[in-house]
Amino acid sequence: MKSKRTSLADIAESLNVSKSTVSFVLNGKGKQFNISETTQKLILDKAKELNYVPNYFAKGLREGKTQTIGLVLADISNPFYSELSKAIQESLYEKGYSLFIVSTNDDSTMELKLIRDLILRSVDALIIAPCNGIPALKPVLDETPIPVVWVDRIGDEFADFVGVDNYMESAMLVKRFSVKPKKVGILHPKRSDVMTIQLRIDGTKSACEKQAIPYELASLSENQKESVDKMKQMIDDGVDSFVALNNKVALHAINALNILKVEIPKKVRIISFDDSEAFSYFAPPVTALSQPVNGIGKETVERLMERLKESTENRKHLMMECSFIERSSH
Amino acid sequence: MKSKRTSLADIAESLNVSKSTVSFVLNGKGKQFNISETTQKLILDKAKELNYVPNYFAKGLREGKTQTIGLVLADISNPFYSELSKAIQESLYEKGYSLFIVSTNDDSTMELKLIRDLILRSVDALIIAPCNGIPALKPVLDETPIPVVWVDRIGDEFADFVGVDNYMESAMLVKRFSVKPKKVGILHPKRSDVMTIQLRIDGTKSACEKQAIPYELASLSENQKESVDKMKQMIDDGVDSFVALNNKVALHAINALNILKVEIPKKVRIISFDDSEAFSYFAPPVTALSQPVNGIGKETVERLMERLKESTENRKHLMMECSFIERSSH
DNA sequence: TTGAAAGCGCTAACAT
DNA sequence: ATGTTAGCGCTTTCAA
Repeated sequence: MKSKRTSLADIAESLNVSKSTVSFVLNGKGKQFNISETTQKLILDKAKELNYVPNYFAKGLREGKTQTIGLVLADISNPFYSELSKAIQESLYEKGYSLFIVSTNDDSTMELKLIRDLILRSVDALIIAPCNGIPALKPVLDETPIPVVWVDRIGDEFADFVGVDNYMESAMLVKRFSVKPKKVGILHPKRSDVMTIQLRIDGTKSACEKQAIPYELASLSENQKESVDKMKQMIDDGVDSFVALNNKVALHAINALNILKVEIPKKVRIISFDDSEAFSYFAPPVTALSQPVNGIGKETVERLMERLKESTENRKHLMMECSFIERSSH
Repeated sequence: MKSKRTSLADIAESLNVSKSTVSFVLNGKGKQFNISETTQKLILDKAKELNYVPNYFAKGLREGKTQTIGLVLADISNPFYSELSKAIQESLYEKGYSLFIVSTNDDSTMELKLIRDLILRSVDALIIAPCNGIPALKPVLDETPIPVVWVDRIGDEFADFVGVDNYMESAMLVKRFSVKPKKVGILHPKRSDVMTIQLRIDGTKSACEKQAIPYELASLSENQKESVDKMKQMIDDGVDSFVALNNKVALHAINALNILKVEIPKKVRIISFDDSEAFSYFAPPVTALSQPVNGIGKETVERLMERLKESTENRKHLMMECSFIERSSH
């Protein structure tokens, strides 16, 4: 751990040249400014010797750009989001950008705070997977020149979005069962006010209605006893096909089914919206709909680059296709 | 989206006061400098009206501090690390710091690059969960005035570290089985060169030796057929107690056990180092050793704050205790 | 009670 | 081929 940082001026001084000469050389513009090979080498060597690292703030202040993007997510410990941030970070890194990741815990107040903070830190752009209270974000976002791309959940009809068509994808699920459902059980998490979940509920419902299949809704949580009771009730009601609207809910459902000793897929079938690493290890392995996280990440970054170019290209809503992972539970 | 940012000067100009007056007021030093209530109110209102956000770079340039910390991890999509970053981010946020998270994919070259990049961005400090090639980091880290705290994996004997005693914790595992093992199967991931895994292997081995229990090692991977074969082999060899050295390996092992229709815990017992959300949903639920992620995160931040104070307090290696989650597989 | 001005480290237009 | 200098937006010392 060294005690002080070397500045451009230090190099200039120790070599008796001017700061600009040093700046030119260190920015690879030596040729362009016809700086002699000798001087260049001298400067480069000195810089290495003194372990010169440019001051990011001076540069930022001067250039007005930070090469930094802010990513606002509901929960970084959710595998979907952590995969997504990984994908985004990698794409961004290739383009020379760094990434601030912040986790809001699906709390709109926190979200607003964190977005303010990111703006304060002069990120060049924002990627947001919003909680529900989007209207609250509008005024803040409207007052900053920072472009925004929405991901996973649509925040603003008129801005770029990359994600999945939750409505349609869940509607399709109803047709995927190996046996035509007599009655569908729609399993959702406690917090069904999150936009994506709402869309999935609506999508599943409408598909059932279109196919004249009766359905029933239930919310499942960590409370095992409650989940078992609810599942039993539904099966008694004649439900033979379950659509779990996210992977956590699927986990709870399968656990309940195991406890109830209901055979899958013989007696009852289940499909999960969102895959999970563990699903292939279950007995039987769980069939799931998998979102193209990496694709979403890549496309998000593409959209962002477009905005950063201040291109006038129209904003787009990009709906990526999910893939159906056929295992044995459907 | 507004087109231009308001600066201090804009406010000063529109109010016909000087920049310093505005600066004083906006930094809450109005009283201290005896600025009249009227002027203060005028300035505050104008700032709000023009939606003033201070320029982070100018401030940083001036003050030399960024209030930003860099976190370097092997893999953000690994639940352990994503939980950890969440905990760290939260503690840090309370103290007014923001966090850059970067994922190295356990690749030392990438790691070095990303650390360089973080230094370039003038983070105030670094938190690193290093890959193995620590010697490579030394020179870079030695040449910067930025303090480092190591987390999860020890990078430097003489610097702060927060994590878990992998050696001792895995040694204890051997005594945890409900039946004294006749022979222990030590299950590790393909890449056993990662420091934590190596320590866990050594710890388990030594415990077996001390208790005069024979043991056998095997590496498990995604390759299901191979895993099944290896597990079968070990059971034929008399192994009745498995220690899985991380949660992925445990997943593979249990899958193999299911396929082999070996009853757990009747015929064979298994414990996983590292817990997983899914473990409680298995039949039977999987017993695991759980690392105190939140505690590790909090303590890491505490260490960091100490360093940032430039306190001369001695560097510490903080070993946090794991908790044994008794479910039914041991 | 307020204003002027220096200076943080860097870039680039302009001089020489 | 290289040096001088203004200015990015802010804080803070000193002067008025």
